[in-house]
Amino acid sequence: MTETARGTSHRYGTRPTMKDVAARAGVGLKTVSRVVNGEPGVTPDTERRVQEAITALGFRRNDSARILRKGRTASIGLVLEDLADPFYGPLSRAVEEVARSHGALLINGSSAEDPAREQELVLALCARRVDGLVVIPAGDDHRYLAPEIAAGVATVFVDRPAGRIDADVVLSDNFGGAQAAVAHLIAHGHRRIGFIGDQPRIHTAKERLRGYRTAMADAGLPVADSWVSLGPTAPDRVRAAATAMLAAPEPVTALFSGNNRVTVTAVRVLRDHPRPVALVGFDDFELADLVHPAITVVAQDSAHLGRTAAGLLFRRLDGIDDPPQRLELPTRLIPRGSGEIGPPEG
Amino acid sequence: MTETARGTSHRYGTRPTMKDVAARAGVGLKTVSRVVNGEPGVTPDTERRVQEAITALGFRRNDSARILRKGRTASIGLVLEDLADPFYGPLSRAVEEVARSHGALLINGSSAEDPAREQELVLALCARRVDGLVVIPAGDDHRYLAPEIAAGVATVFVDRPAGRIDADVVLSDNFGGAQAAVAHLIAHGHRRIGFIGDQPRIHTAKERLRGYRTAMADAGLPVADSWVSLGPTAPDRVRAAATAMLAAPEPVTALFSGNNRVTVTAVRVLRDHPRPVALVGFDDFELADLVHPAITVVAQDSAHLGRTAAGLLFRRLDGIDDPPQRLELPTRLIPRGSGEIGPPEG
DNA sequence: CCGGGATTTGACAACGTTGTCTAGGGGCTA
DNA sequence: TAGCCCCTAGACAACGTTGTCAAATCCCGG
Repeated sequence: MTETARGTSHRYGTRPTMKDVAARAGVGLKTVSRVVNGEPGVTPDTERRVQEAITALGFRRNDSARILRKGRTASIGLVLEDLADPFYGPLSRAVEEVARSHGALLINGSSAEDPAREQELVLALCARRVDGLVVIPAGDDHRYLAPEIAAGVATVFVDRPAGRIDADVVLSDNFGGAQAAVAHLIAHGHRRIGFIGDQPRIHTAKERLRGYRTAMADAGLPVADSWVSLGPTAPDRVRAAATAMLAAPEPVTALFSGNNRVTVTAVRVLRDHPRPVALVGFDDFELADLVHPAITVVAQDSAHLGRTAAGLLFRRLDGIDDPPQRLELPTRLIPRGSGEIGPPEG
Repeated sequence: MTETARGTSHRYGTRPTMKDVAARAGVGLKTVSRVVNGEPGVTPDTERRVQEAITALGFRRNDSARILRKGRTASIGLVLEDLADPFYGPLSRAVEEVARSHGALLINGSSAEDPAREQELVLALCARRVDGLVVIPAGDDHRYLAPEIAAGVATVFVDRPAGRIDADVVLSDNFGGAQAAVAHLIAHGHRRIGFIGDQPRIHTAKERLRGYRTAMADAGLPVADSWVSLGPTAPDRVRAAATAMLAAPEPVTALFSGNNRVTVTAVRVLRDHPRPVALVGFDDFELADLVHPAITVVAQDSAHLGRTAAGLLFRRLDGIDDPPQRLELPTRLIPRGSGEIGPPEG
């Protein structure tokens, strides 16, 4: 470490503390603290001297120490699958806005859909003593969180419920949305409808599958095994699944895609397909109205999910202590054309 | 605070400390510290006793205290415009991945393009003593950061340069990309080309405008005042600007849109326009290949920007101390059709 | 000019951890 | 068996802040 001054009279890499400010202003440590925090009981003159010392030294309060002393970090953690996913961006932003309005910062982590990584992140955040957690779970066993919750870390799960633990959760109506989507296709005359969804261990995928099956059953329609394909949302897998369904001897005449990533790939496959095939996708996405045909979707408002979850979290932090809640937000079917295509032979 | 035990033998909201663990295990405080941190010099037998006490009490190290003691927070801050913007999601994720590979967490904040809010966020992060900062500046004066940088907060600016301060910066080749985009339109026969961009105080908007003007000048083409419109990217504003350019007595026959938000609105306007109008957009976006016509874009790799910036940041944190760098990443023109439309009369 | 209450100020401990330093015990060598 | 060294273990201070409390100072009316 060099002794060279750099802008201030302090060693590079060493920040002045309240003690330094106090010495320079010729006052006590606590007085500096009072000035910094705008506490009452300081003469205008003293305050001015302290302020001068603060600017002269470039002092900035060390919040690490403050946090240690006060026991509150004024920060919350958000663990989600992938910040780069257009579904989670708005959710994340919404959580951030709520946090901001409560004076808290947001620490963010992507689990990459890996339960081990989720746990690692969550526990790292707990070690930082975040005041609360918003978690989009990747795993399905959250018992590891029980001691943390018991110790006072408010936790709200979003988009998918917690596993093997009783906690607040905010969900979309995945079942109802899927059911509506498939009913919509059935109403337009389809009888052979394929479903391409996410990995079956993911709650939303299961619920949407259930909605699909229920809608089919309600209409008295059978579901062939080959019409359902669950797995990773990687384009290759989805493309293969869609192609297979379309090439079968009794091909599906409509597709229900289980999330935005699947939908995008499905649109690409259908564009290159000779026959028109109807499509309804779960999740809205930008430009869904501009592709041809415009894509009919079941929209869920991810920002709303985030806002609701964060709101619930801060209610908890304010000490509201009712039993864990389960909130379910409605979805909305937005007909745009791709779902209104009838089956080939009428 | 209730005295009721909840899962452990501790008061709700009070976490056990190393002292508690030490007492329970019948060892000294420092021994617990050693076990927790995997330091050598502990008998297997002692270690086992400590581990037992840790599990029994549900102890988790308090990183706030650790941070205070060690002086490093193992976290970096990222301040950007809007986490919900599809351009920043991947950037953010890339920064996070690099941080993760260095064992650091990411604290995230959206400035909403408001300089005051940017400063507020940045200084809050400095108060938390983040080890480093990645900033997508909203303002154009960052002298307020000088004391922080001098005090050792590594800082890298991304997407736009810092104002009135000498610091590392990672940019896209906005000028070159814009120039290529407009040259592409000119090569397809256009002479009256409109430019709709972001607010002129934003660096990228200025650079793209400069690229536009240069390309026009290089081709010996005049630029009418009414062909250039800079301002907020709100759909209404963009729609009005585009409509005006298309309705003028000598209407533009092609549009160059200054970023992805502008492009999306432009596509909507052009879809409803009677004559075909060419379009090239700055920034690639999902489904750009699926709308009709497919949108020709100048792509910049936002994840690459993020990765590069974070990489540079951690080089700084590792003590590399060369003078501030300015890195410029190339952009790529992706012709897809919308830019290849010729002007109406040949 | 003095008593008394209000106001300003500072000394000190505490938050929970880690770095330093020293004590004690065990094993090895001469 | 004495002497040495190494290894384990713990006492203690320190990180920079805030809460508590007591001391010092001020202002006012009598």
